[in-house]
Amino acid sequence: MCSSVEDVYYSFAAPVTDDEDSLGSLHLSSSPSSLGQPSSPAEIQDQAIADPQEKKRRRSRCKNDATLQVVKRNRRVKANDRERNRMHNLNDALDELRRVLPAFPDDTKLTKIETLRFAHNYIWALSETIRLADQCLEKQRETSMVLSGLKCGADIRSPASDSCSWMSSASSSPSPSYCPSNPSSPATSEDYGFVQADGLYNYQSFVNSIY
DNA sequence: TAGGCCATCTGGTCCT
DNA sequence: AGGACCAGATGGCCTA
Repeated sequence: MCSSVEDVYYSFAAPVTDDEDSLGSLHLSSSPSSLGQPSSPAEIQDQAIADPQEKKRRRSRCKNDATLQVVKRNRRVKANDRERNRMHNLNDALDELRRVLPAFPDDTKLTKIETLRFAHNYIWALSETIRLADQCLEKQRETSMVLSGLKCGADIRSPASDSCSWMSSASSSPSPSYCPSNPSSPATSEDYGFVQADGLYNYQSFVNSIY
């Protein structure tokens, strides 16, 4: 057990990787003397103490510090691994999102921020399309009622309108913080400048293809 | 070569 | 205590 601790300590003390190097500098910055590690010639000389008990105490303290650092290092490595996986999952989700979005003609891969902005605008465009379709249906119904001589058209709600009312309300303000004033644009700030034009173009061509 | 994008590491904070 | 999440730092790669 003691030998394994020593092995770990020596392997840790040896300059191996950038990570361990940075960790070493990190620990140096956190007052190594307070950790009991000999960092100065005076402290190293302190180790040449005649008292065997004191010698023993110091040695075990060093081992404890070494194991502590190894434990910290292992925790860091595990945390790095988790963080890497987390970012990979995030990137996978972004790829999924890219796949369901309309592709650009030049087939260039959208960056992360472009993907998110375009998705936002695309959802808005689809919602707007549904809203316009609802309006169109409503008008057709009213027209047919007028033509047939009925007068209760105003009281009749279309099932489609009801079933999609959340969409209509959502589309009239799909994201209040983004689209408070201008219904022709899902975004108000220059944050959405890039996709705004493209989103609008896609929306209009989309609507044109329907009507 | 500057600037943009990205991956990774890292320490801090919050939550379970 | 350990994991998730976050933001800052850093370095590599690519493009105009």
